[in-house]
Amino acid sequence: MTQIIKVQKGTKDILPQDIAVWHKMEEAALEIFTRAGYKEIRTPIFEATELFQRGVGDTTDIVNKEMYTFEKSERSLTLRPENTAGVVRSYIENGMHRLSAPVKLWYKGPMFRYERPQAGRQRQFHQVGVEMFGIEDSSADAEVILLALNYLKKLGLPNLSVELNTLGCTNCRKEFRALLIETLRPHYDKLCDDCKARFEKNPLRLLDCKVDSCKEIFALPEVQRVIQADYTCPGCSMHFEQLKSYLDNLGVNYTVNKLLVRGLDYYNRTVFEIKSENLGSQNAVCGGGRYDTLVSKLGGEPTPAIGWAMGMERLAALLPEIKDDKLDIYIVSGNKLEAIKLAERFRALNYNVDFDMAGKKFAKQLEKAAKTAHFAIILGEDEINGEYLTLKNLETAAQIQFPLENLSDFEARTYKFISTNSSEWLQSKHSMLMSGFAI
RNA sequence: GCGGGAUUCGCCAAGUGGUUAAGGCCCCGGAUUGUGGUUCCGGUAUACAUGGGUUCGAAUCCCAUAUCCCGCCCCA
Repeated sequence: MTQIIKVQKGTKDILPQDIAVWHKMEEAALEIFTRAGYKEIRTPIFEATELFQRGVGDTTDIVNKEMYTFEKSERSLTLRPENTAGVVRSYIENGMHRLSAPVKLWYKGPMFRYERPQAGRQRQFHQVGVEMFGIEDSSADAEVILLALNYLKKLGLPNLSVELNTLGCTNCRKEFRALLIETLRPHYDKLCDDCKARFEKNPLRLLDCKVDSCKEIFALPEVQRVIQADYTCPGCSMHFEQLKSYLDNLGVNYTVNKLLVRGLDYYNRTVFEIKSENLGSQNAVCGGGRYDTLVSKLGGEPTPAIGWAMGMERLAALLPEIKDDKLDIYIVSGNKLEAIKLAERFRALNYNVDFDMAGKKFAKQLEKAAKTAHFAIILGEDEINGEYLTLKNLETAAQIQFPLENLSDFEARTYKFISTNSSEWLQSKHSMLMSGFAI
């Protein structure tokens, strides 16, 4: 037998029985973001490799070891590992800086990172996210965080914790950076390879290195003194204080986590995460922050910006399973042509309708109807000859007949029957008799 | 990249060295050729992850590989 081809490591099929929760997340995104003035943008799944090297940062794990990169016609292309860089590219390329600020965009779609899969982490996963361009004031930070919480609330996940920190700006970090490099330089030889590589380019990232020998160095008193010092400049401190004030006044609960340093190079000032206790070790459901220098770094006009992304698989893991919706109507008939014609007529009236194509016997068709639909329409020889249909309520087993010629008032005239349950059946039967139908 | 656990039909699952590898669900059919969801009967499927090894004999013991799960790292 021919070898079957399996789904690739770290990727998953989203099967029909699981799709409802995805529709829910997507519909909630469209509704909540649209209501807040955000427009959806869809950018390509692959971009120039250089976009991510310059955008996400070439000292990050994402760029260094997690990208799916390939060559085509002497171009280096990469499957997007995240979508902020792509959205910023599109913002610049399409001259969106000329639109009146703020420009508010949202997106959803698959992302790709070559990592070891585990709970809450796949190689192809999905993110939904927002980006806001053009506002430096911390009201933008507050609105964006509030938007994330509103989205989670819409999904029925209101009890998640918000963690907040500020990274300062390039100016106020300059001094700290220089000081840190000088303090660590005597210990350079003892650092791990990752830290050595980041030493000049991005020394701040050394601080959350988990290698024991590095941690020992960072624990030295002279190093700790530098780390613990508050280095944020007055402008950045003010920005952070204002954000906290906005959040306090908006009734948003949060905790400040000084150790929250995100692994993407483009962040400055505000960074935040939203976490759940129910996700195991990959507990961040949402991560984001401000990236005021990214637009200019990618060749655009200097434009302040802020955004976040949520992992949709992680969201889905927190949401209850949703049962498949049943069909409205399953047509039971031995005559496929008449069944198709009738299905088409009911579909045009916005009913979800299916019928048997497998040529099953009457009893088997009805069995299938009972499993998959709320109502059966029986369209056998008697009905076709008599030009009527038999509508059967599959919960109550009650049946009525209805003329085939004109379905336009079907819903109005069968409303009582359709909405009834068995205890109301007598009443509905009475009203059916009054409106002239045979029972 | 580094640790730990797991893998028996589409799904769940018994079996821990000895004839043809239980059972349940799902699916299909019959009893009942125009009235279902209950019941009874029957059917389908190269199911012991893959490749080696030990043994008279392996789903069962050993080794390797793959995949999944749980951590580390990192991130959503």
